[in-house]
Amino acid sequence: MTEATATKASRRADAQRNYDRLLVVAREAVAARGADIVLEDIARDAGVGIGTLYRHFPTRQDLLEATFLDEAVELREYAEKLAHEADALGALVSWLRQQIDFGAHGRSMGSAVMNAKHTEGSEINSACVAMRESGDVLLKRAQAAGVVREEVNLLDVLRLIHAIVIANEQSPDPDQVQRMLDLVIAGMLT
Amino acid sequence: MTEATATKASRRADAQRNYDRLLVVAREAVAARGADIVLEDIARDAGVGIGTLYRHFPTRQDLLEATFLDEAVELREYAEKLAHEADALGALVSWLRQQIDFGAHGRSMGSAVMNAKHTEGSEINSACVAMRESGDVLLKRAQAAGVVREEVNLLDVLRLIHAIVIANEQSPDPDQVQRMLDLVIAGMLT
DNA sequence: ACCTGAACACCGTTCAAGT
DNA sequence: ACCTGAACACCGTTCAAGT
Repeated sequence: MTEATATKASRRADAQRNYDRLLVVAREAVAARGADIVLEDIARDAGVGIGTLYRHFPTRQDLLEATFLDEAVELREYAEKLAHEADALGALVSWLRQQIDFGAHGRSMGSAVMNAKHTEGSEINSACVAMRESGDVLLKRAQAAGVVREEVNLLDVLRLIHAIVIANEQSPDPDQVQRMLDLVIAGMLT
Repeated sequence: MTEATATKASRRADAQRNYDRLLVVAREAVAARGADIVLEDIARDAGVGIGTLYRHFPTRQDLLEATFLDEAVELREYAEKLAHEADALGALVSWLRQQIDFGAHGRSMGSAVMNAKHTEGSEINSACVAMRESGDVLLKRAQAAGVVREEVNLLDVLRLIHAIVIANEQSPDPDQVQRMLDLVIAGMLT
């Protein structure tokens, strides 16, 4: 799988290398210990000064969003693959399940994504929009098949899914997470 | 309404007064600005040293849980009142709605309660257990009336409700919150 | 038994100086 | 144009001294 990293033609080569290093380190840190990463540690492990981190990611949110970029891309690809499955409801459920698994793995990604004030036109913003669009296809198919209620809205469902992720960050009980997901899915059905 | 404050016969009068003051200030602060309260500010506004705050509330979590005590008591009373209503489902829905309203008002109370490792026998623990018990009556009634599925579990529902609260702390959109709640309720129905 | 607040530690953020 | 890291600020937490 190719890593999705922001690339600007205008960026100097060393700047791009620092950007990439920061992102790699941040991804590992977030996956291991959650969103409460220590920015100084990230900079040190990436071999750059703390000021460089701030130059590339002015806010913690910016760094977290960038960290999520890969997963947003994967989730879009996954949705596109699922769109060809015969079982429309099963496809939608699998996709939502994957959202939770990514969230659980990447810890506070749910929060990062949910609170994202994605800058218009930014790469992370495009990736999220694309992810939602392909997810919406899955929802629409399930609705067309008559198994999901027409009023159900993708943004509401995703937010609920991410809420589950956030709520289960501290002491995750996989069985309870599954039951909570089942409740939400049951709520979508006709 | 009488304020529910932890009271120990063994506690010295001045200690009790400090405890109460800290709680009053903390409640105001949490209601106004959320769970990210600055402990030193709480202590200063309560007119006590920071060490006194730590003596009474060894962890931030302890303080937040104590802050929620009043609401837990109210939620139990409300559930008991609702238990006499004819409309079993309506009663349950009203109670869940109140959980969200309290959470939205008190901000991160959802998180505080959800992650509570309530010490066995503590006042806040008893209050939460009592709240859940009277809430469970509402759920059981709705199930007995045949409108809510038998497999639905109160703890799962409450956790989902609190997840909604947490997820909507930053930029609450009342309409979306309502739709998310509606989804969960729809998921409970037979 | 309880309170105080100085002291320490940790971490986020800025910015002047350097390449 | 970008990087560095010292410097500052803020806040959490402890603990010796006091009542």
